[in-house]
Amino acid sequence: MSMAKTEKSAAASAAAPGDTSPNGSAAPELRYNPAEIEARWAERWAAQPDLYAAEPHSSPRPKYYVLEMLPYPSGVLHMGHVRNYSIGDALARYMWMQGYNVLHPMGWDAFGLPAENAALKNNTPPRQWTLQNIAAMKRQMNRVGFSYDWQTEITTCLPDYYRWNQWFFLRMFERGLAYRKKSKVNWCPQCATVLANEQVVNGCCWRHEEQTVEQRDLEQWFLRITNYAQELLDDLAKLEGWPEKVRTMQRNWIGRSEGAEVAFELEDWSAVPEDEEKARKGTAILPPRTVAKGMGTKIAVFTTRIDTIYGATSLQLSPEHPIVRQMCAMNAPLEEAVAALLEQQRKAREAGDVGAIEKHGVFTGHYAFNPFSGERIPVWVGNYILTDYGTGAIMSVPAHDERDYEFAKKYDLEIRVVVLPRRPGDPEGEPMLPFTAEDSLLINSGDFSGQGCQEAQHKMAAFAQEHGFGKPTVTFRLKDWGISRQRYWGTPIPMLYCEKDGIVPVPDSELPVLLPGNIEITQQGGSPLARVPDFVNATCPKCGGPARRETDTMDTFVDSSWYFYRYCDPRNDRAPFDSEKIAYWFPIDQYIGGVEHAILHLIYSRFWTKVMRDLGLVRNDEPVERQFAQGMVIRNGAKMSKSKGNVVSPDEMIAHYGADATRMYSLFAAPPDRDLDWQEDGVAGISRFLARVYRFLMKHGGRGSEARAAHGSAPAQVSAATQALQRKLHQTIRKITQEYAGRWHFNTCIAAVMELVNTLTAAEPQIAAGEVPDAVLADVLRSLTLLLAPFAPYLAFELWEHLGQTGNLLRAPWPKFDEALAKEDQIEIPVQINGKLRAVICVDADAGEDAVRDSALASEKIAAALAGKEVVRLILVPRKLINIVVR
RNA sequence: GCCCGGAUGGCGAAACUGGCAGACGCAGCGGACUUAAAAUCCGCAGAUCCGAAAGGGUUGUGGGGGUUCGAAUCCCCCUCCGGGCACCA
Repeated sequence: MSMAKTEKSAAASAAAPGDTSPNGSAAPELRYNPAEIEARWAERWAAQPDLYAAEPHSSPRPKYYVLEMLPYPSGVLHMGHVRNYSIGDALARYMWMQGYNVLHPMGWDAFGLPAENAALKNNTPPRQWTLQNIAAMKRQMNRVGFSYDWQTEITTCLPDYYRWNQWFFLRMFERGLAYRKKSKVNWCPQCATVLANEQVVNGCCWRHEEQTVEQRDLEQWFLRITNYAQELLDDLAKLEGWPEKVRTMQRNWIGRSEGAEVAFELEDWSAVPEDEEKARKGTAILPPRTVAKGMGTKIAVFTTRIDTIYGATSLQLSPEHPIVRQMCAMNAPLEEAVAALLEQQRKAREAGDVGAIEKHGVFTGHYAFNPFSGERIPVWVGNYILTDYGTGAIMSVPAHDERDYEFAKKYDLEIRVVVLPRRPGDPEGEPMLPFTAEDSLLINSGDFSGQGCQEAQHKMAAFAQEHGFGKPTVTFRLKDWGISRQRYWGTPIPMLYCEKDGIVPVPDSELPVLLPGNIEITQQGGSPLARVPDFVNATCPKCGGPARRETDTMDTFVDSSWYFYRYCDPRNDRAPFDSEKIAYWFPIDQYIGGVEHAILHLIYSRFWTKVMRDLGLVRNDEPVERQFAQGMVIRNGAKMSKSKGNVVSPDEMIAHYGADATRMYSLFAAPPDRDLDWQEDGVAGISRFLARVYRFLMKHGGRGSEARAAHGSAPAQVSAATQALQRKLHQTIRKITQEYAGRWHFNTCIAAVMELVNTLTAAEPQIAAGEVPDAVLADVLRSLTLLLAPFAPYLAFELWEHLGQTGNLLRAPWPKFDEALAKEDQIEIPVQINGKLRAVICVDADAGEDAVRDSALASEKIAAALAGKEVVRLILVPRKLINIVVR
């Protein structure tokens, strides 16, 4: 039989993947047909529900919990999902092969607004719409071949999940961690609901980028995340396996500021305001401690620069400060002016640039006393003073704060320097105001003059505390988490309102509070549940009288704050989970998702874990050991979106090139933490590569498998081709194994596999000539299949079987590399003269320095280049290079 | 304004600790096979200059300076792009 001829005709007839043109002369065994292979394996995998199941927590294997962020079931898988899950899947498969007991679950973040919008649009009930989408996306995920254990699947919109949201809420309520208060809330008219601070982006709704968020006063439920602000901040230091970027973002979000609170006493209410012009300048120093003139009303300010308090020349209050309200009540012109300031604030917020608001203010006509100096200073209202940070009031120190300086210039307020406007050692000169640096000395500051700023900060705060008008304090930017949503498709908040007993929690025995099924979704504002009498009308568990149910539902971020615990015990109907199972699986070893969740989801999750720990449910302080933020998938330089028309559908890619090529390209095109520019030609390239591998194994795999029995009895004398092949194999295994342990640069792993295949195909003549022992060939092909398995599982399973392997590929041990076999025996050493490459010499890998030097100097090119030059110095870096410095 | 990233051929990228810049792939060019095309296989390939060629020179990692025998990599300054925060007192 003419082997060459067979090969030729087969190669000639190999069709492109997706090429549907009939080709009668095809040799089917040599043609890579991903559609056929993948369909066959998908069917086989589907028939094995335990294929990806984790072993119980009694397993002797070390555990590994790898998790990808659960998706919202929009109905279509997009490329970002494919990339995210391909990373997790490669890792899960690798860890299985490394012998770990792997938990690799998937679920659905299934509550949320789109279901209600879809209901309005298509007249489909949210539940039905959501469950249909889940089915569709699950089908797509299985088509890609992700290794999820569907037996642990969770769906947050089903009562067996959300009842535990309610249960947790009740536990928090019992501990005062859930409370109700009236507050100004962010309201999105399009969503017709409240948004958390975290969901407001540039003053607009996170879902409706064009929609300005309004402010409304509503009674809302809050979770006291601020109780954990300090711990959330402190524990960031422990999260060494998290991207620095994510930790920084959280640190900024928590926004801890150390400073002091100081109370300024208001001058007697009844004092007649002087005329405004005079008032502005009214900073005449009164005798110290003229508190007799005070009236007992105090205005607390928060400052990080108490050391500059002798330079305070006015107080600035937020337009919404309670005292301002009182002042306005007896002063109509002031009320009008304050209303104007409020309006400016509102407009700025709606324009999304609170930071750029033009500063305006108004003098209230009142004065307050500086508790340190006793000085009488005017009280103003400023539109740049935030209501909900600190105390909503500040002391204005124009000389040492940029904002205060700007304001004082505009309104001609006194600017008094109390910090030497230069550092020790700086040349004297005109002060550059405002001077905000803290590494200087106080002046004009009573007994504190001459002290360093930072020293004075501590001493002055302590002084204030001793004398009862202040104290050191810490302020956080983080605010409590408002979770009430005036929506239907969410977890009902398990609370009742009884006329007699007030706010009453639903007893545990009555959980879950079920979301009613038949409800008409309309565009009216307010909670849809309020329009369902059967839902609203309830009985008070305390008095048995009539009660009204809470009709708001929970923010969906509640659902995703603890879902990963439920995967460990998904069907438990007595508790959210068995704590022993959690103790085994937690913390999550590796969490993978988009950086867009760096703040919201990841901070809520950390908070929830700490609450659960304090409830005695879990022992871990943090949910996630290592976090990975993958880059976005973009195309033509922009994020994929319908409006830009640059969306690539995974379905189309898979139909054309196969799932293996699609997911492998998503790992090859860029390192996983960087943005990935999708180029379809690249997918075609991967597909070609897989076809090469397939063809090679179809041709030579059989021979290798027959020789398995002879494995280990390789001849003592190996050919150069054999040695080169083995060397490349072991270098590749080493490289890839190191990447998994380190940076996860799967792009270079795949490149390494390509190089291995290039080496293999280059050696094809020698292999065909029998110069490579079958045992070696079998080892190479077997290892190649294993290396490929995490990236292209369908093809790997197919090849595994073709190689005659009978064990489960998923649990086949990851190949081990042998340093001795990976070692090069000859290495190339670049030789530079004055840092410029002049020659490359080839030496024995273990040649001594003298031998290498001699060899370099003996090189013709080097000898020629050195002629007539004086060698000043010779640098030899073993195994790296030689640099000869000449004159 | 502040805090993170990033910038390397025509393109995606590689070079992990300062040591041959451009691995691997895409697109391209040349060749083999073919009646032809596709597919496949082999080869070339940063730019520029000299040379018929073999080969060689110069230059080159956003820009400018510096440290070093040697810099994509370290230091200083600047530009541009992406992201986060933003009157947080």
